[in-house]
Formats: sequence, C-alpha cells, structure tokens
Amino acid sequence: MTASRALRGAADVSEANIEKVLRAAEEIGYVTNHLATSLSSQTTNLIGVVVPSMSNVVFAEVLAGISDAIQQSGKQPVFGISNYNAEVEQDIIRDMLSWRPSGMIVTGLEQSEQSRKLLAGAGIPVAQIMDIDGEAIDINVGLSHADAGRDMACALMKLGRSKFAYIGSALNKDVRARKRMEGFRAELEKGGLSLVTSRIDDEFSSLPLGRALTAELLQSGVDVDCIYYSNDDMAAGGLFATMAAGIQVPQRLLLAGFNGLEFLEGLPVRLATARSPRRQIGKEVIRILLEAIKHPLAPEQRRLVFHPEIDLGDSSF
Amino acid sequence: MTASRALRGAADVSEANIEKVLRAAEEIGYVTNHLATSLSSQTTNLIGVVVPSMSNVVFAEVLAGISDAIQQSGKQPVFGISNYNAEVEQDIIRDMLSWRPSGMIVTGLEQSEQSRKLLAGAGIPVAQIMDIDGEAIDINVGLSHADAGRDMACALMKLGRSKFAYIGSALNKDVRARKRMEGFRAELEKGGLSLVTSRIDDEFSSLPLGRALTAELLQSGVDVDCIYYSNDDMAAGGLFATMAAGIQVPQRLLLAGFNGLEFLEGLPVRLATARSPRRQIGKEVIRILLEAIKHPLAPEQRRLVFHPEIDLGDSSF
DNA sequence: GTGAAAGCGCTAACAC
DNA sequence: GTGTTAGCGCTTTCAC
Repeated sequence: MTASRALRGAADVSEANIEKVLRAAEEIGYVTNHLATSLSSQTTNLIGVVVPSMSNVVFAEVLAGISDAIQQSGKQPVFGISNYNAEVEQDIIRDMLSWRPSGMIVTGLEQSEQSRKLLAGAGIPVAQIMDIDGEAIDINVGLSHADAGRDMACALMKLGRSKFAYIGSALNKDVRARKRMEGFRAELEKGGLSLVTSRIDDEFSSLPLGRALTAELLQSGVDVDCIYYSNDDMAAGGLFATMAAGIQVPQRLLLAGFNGLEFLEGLPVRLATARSPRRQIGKEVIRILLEAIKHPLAPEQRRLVFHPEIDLGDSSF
Repeated sequence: MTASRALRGAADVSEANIEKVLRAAEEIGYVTNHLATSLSSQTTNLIGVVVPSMSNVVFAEVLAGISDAIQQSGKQPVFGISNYNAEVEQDIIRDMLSWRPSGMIVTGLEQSEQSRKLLAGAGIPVAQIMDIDGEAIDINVGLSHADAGRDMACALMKLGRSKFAYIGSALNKDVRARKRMEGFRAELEKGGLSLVTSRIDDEFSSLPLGRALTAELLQSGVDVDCIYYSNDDMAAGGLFATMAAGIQVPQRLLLAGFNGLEFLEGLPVRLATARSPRRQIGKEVIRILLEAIKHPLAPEQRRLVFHPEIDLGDSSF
C-alpha cells in the first residue's frame, strides 16, 4: 500500500519511504499495470476517437488538434479508423467500449443503429464531430456542410458565374461531401440556376483524380464558367487540368473547393475554398468532453457550431 | 463460468446454454470488460504504434498499412504521436507499456536511452520501422535513407547535372531527412562535386515552405541546375516557384524529392523522386511482429530492408 | 458439460 | 504515516 501511494504521488507517505519506493521502482524497471489500475479504480484515462480515414489530411489535423488539447489532461486518446464503413465503425466502437474509456468521439452523425445504442448506453459522454446536419446522441461539435455548399453557391453566383459544374468522388461514402453538394445544388436552384454537368467517381478524392475528371469534362466541350469540387484536393487537380488545357483560372473558369488546406497557398493560383476549422474542432471537442466527464452539461453546452469562412482567393476580383 | 465460456465461443458448452447466454447478453447490452479479461489472462490484443506525426501523409499511409494488415489477426493497434520529440515519445512508450501490449512498433532508431531500456525490458517483440541506418533493438523494417540520398545523387549526376542545391526543413527533428541529405552530399563529393548552396528552415516541410525557400534561392541569382529537396512536398512547392519565375523544369532546372507521393502524378511536371514503400512497411512489420509474438525469431527474420526505386519522371530524358 | 476456488495487480475504505 | 481487508470482472485450473 505504501508503495502504491508513493508511486501515485499520494499524500501521507514519509519522505524516506517515497524515496525508497521510487528508487526500488527505478531499479527493477517497474512499469505500472494500467489494466489493474483501471479495473480496480473503475475508471480509465482513455478517450476513444473514431475517424473514417487518416490518409485524409483533414482528419489527421483533427486528430492533431485532439492530441494537443488532451496533452495536459492526463487523458489519453485511442484512435480507430473506420474506412468510411459503418460496420467497421461499429466493431471499433464496440471494441473501444470494452476498454471502458471515459469518453468517446466519433465522426459524423450517421452511425449504425447498433452503434448509437452502444454509445448511448455506455454511460459516458459521447461526442460526434465535423457535422451538425442531423440528430446528435450527446455532444455535437462541427459545422453544417449543407450550409457550406449553399454559402459557396451563393458567393459564386454573386461573382456573376452562371454555368456551373460539379466534380466529386465517393459521395456514397463521404456523407459530408454529399451534403455540401446537395446544399450547393439547392442554392443554385433558389437562384434559378442548375448544374450544367457533373462528374462523380467512386474512388476517394485525390489530386490525380480531380485532374482526370476535370480533363474529361473540359474535353467534353460543355460550356461552364465555374466548377465546384468535393474538396480542395480535387480542385487542385482540376487546376492542373486547366493549366494543361491552357484555360485561364479563374478568369475563364473559376474553381472552388472545400477545407482551406494549407497546400493551396503554394499553388500557382489561389483557388476559392471555405476554411473548415479542423484543429479547432479537435481542440473544442476535447474541452467540452473533459467538462462533460466531470459533470453533466446543459444542452446548450453540448453543442458547438462553427461557420466556415469562405475564401475566394484570386477569384475575388 | 458457463457464460464466460459461451461468450468466448469456447468448446464444451451446450447449445441451449450458448443461446441462453447470448440472448441475455444482447438483452442487457453486455459489453466485455477487456480490462478484466486482459488482467486475468495476462495477455492483451494490443499492439502499440508510435509515429512522429500524422499530418504527414507518409506516416498516415504506414498506419493505414498497419491497420489493414492487422485486421484479421484479432490484434488491435493503438496509435501514439510523438511530434518528433524524444521525450514525448518516451512518455508515450511508457504509457503504452503500462497497458501490457503484446507488441510495439516505433518509428526510427533514435529513441532515448530510457526508451530503449523500457522497450528492451518489456519482454515483448519490438519493431523499429522506416530506418535501418543504426542499431536496432529487436525487429527492424525499413530502408537506408543514407543510401536513398546517395542513389539520388548518383542518378542526377548521371543525367549530367553538376550544380546542385539542397532545400530542406526541420533537419534537427527529421533525422531521416538529414540522413538523406548527408548521403546525397557524400555521394556528390565522391563524384568530385559539392553543394553550391542550400536553404534549410526550422519549420516542418510543406508545399508553401518549399515554394518560399525555392523562390528565395532563385532570386539570389545563384547558378544551379538541380535542386534536391528533403521530400516531395517541398519539391512540389519548388515547382510552383519555378513556374512563377518562368524557369523550365526539368530542362533548365531539375527538381528531385523523396517518397513518391501519389499527388505528384497530378502535377504539371513529373518531378524526380524515390518511392518509399510506406504501406508495405506497415504490412510487413505486422506480419513479422505477429510471428514474433508466436515464437522467437532468428536474427535474419527480424530484419527486412527495402530498396526504394528511383523515379526520374519527366527528368529522365 | 458445469461449477468452485484462486488469482491477475492494483485501489478504496477503514483500522491502527 | 502505514497496514489490512476486500474486491474490480474476468480466466485458469481442477473437480465433479
């Protein structure tokens, strides 16, 4: 017992014993057994975090935000990757819960029925991040992707564009990209316009894919003056297709993406985009979750909505 | 006991009881307590994985490779991010070991003395990945970055280039980038050449940084016909700087990076690079680690060396 | 095929 | 300030 107390830095242990214990621990290379600690104390320092992908910089940055924010709290994040697959996600959630984490963070609002049940029944704070277009289980931190699409459509129409195309990918898997697209289209229709054409692939978004789909669209000869992409990677690929085709961006053709990734700043043309607050979402969800672990939160404290800022880049002339 | 056996799918339980137990578990929303399972059975299904960063696509892909490969094994990866900081890394390692994982994977060979001691004393297989230039604790899967630098220098000299510059970043933190640079320089010297100039920033590599450093170098008016970058992101940024300056790549100026990232394929010019086998490293290290968990491995089975293939892209004329 | 006993390595609660 | 007792939720072992 004295050793246990000394190692935890608990009060009421004599200086002499503290030193003795610490030295002995050092000597034998003692490493706490967290399994026993947690089982005994009925509490862990674990926070489960499930994201759909890590190759996508967006989630890498959310995780970085989470890592940073959690640093001083004594909690430890445990990451899981669902590959945009609800069944995989459910398995991961089940597995994480079996480690009795003190909080959970999952991406988006579209979990399986079973996943929602598991999370709701776990008796711990649960946060859903990135998206707010839907009903949350508990804590919800993110932005409206439908609105993001609408806002971009609105801004582009204001710039005088009228012949719109959409280029995206894997919309069946990436729900949030789909919501942006739908918001975009809805707003166009409100303005009396509609998409002239679109290209949607099943693969995941990437720069080469954006380039390929754009090249294809340009070659088809359809007359458009603006392309809205599912995200910045795709839009950057589009830029290179236009360069190869000798088309002036943004003068003759305006390209717009989503996320406001850092690498856009290095491109030859500053494309239009909307900055998603990725690190901030990570930071804030941890802040709220840690509070929720301490004591129950009022409904209004359990919801945080960000409004991504549109950046028209070189297109704002 | 019967319940425990039924839930684990163990043999020797009557059909009737299996069904009864499963139904009851479903009904009350039972979730295994892995803390108790692992404490009791003296074994976990955890594999600790420590990487320096996740914003860097390279590590995101290694982790993806690990995730894929581990899928069917019943093991579960637990990821930690060290931020290129040996002290943070040590804390993470210590923390992970306290959960009694059945194996550990860490990035690079440059752990702190204490970290090495912890890992070596944990009594579990330990794999160090990405780099092989140094002494490994146990399992080692990766490539020689010094050789990668040398090979690229060799290839570029063969193309007739002679006035070399180097542009890199955060070399004090990114040991492997430093090793490539040193290998590169050593090979140049072997060929009777040396770096005409170099630009090295403290920030982490990024496309905008590559662009800025390259623009600066171009403006300085130094005469070079080839730039070797710390990696592809930096090189791509360099490409945009040359485009802005109206310099023909690769004719007048050859740009070379490292990693062979997918997005290079979307760029206006296919830059020179060397493909690092990122997913493969993830896949293979899991294969070896899982074997090592089953039974001790011979020294030659504990080491796997990859030889990155040089791709000169449009520079190979 | 099922159950009883012991124990994994810790901590909570209480006595001294 | 220190030690004792009991127990966290499982699994292992052995008896029946």
